Amino acid sequence: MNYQTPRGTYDILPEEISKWHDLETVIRDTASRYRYREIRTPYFESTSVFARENDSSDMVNKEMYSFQSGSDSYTLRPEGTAGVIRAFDQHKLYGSMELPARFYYIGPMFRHERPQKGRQRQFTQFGVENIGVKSPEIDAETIALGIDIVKKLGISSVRVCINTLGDDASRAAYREALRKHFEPHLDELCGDCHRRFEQNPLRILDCKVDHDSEAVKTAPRLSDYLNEESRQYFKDVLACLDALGIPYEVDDRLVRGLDYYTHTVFEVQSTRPDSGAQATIFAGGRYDHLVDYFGGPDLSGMGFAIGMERLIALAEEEGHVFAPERSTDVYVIGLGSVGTAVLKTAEELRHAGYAVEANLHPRSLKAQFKSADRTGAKYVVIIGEEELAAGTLNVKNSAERTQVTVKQEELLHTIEEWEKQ
RNA sequence: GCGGUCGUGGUGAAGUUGGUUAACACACUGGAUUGUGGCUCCAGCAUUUCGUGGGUUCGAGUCCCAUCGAUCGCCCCA
Repeated sequence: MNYQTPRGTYDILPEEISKWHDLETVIRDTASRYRYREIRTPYFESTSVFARENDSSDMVNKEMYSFQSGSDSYTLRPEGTAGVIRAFDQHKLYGSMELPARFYYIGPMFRHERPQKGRQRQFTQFGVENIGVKSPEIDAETIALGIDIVKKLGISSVRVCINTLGDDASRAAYREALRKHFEPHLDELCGDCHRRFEQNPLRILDCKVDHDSEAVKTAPRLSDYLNEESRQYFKDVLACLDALGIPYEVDDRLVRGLDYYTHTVFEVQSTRPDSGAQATIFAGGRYDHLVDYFGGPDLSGMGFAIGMERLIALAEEEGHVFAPERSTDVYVIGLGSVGTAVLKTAEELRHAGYAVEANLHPRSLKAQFKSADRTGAKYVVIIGEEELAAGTLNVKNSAERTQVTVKQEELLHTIEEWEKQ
């Protein structure tokens, strides 16, 4: 029997975990400076939390890990926003939190897709959601937060694509226009687009299969159906980005994968040629009706999600060096019959704050020193039978290769002195 | 979900038109050197074994089929 991780999943081994710790620190620090607070929601929810009516996205329609438990259907979360909004409403946080309520999350998401570089079935997202205030300034600030993190990781080859979907009235008018336009061309479109035609005709526009078809090319433009209010809102968002010095490209084909978006939508992509087919680093937008959908008041929200695996891969491709994990300060060696002296000495040093490894089984001196080498310990404490009897021990500075014999009670002091140099 | 490429020890890998003992290097373990490591030298280290399961053959790591996984492109998306 051959045991291995399921397709599209992977282990993060100790060798690589320091990257994740470092990245999480950068993320938490940045989120905190924007005054976002962490929220942790379950990894699975009732299927109905994700499978909302009229959602045409592949993610919801064919990529969810759902399972039955008794008569209930649950789904491993494919994205973070729905759970956050559900929690916001469930705990009536609109009554107790200052608005906009700002949340962030870090954790695994699950989608049943064909794995590829930058696309796995269990992957990690960092996301933010702010709820309760709708303004161009907030939209711009949200994008700025994501850009901040990307910049801190030394990722410079990025493109910000942005668009507006307008408000309900604009979208309703546009949707009608699209239906009218595509109806006579239905047989020219792909199967997915037939579903989109029913559920959300806007998504036909960014369909890759039908991208070059005449029907798509001649489709009416959303910008022609935006009412004055939506148009002005978008202009203001762009002005805010200009003020923050964030370059962007307006892409009126950008409609995003989830159907709950309204007004601002954006996508930040890597422009590196080696980033593969999965170039999107983070993406999100504004949603006017999600809070209300889950039973809360009529509040608008805005957020985005970053794919952390992609972030790490890109940072490394651009030469970013993540902070290494803590190394060993002291290695304790025992020679001959020294009883529990090694064990006890190591504990004392740890309680004093040092990272200590100790040789806890009998082996040759050479093997012990080799082991000490491999850990990269700055100091080696050698406890020998004779010294132990005399109440002393040896301390060696690995780099200097100098060794002194000190009284047991002076060990800490000696190492502290060396540390100061 | 569709198409292409790939899969040999702990690691990087060699392996000729199928032919007998699966190179080489690194790492690791032991010894030279049983109380002082990083250099050097010596030895060991895949053995019903070449992702897994079948098949062809006198003979398969090499050929065929299936399957699992990785990877690239499509689709989708973070």
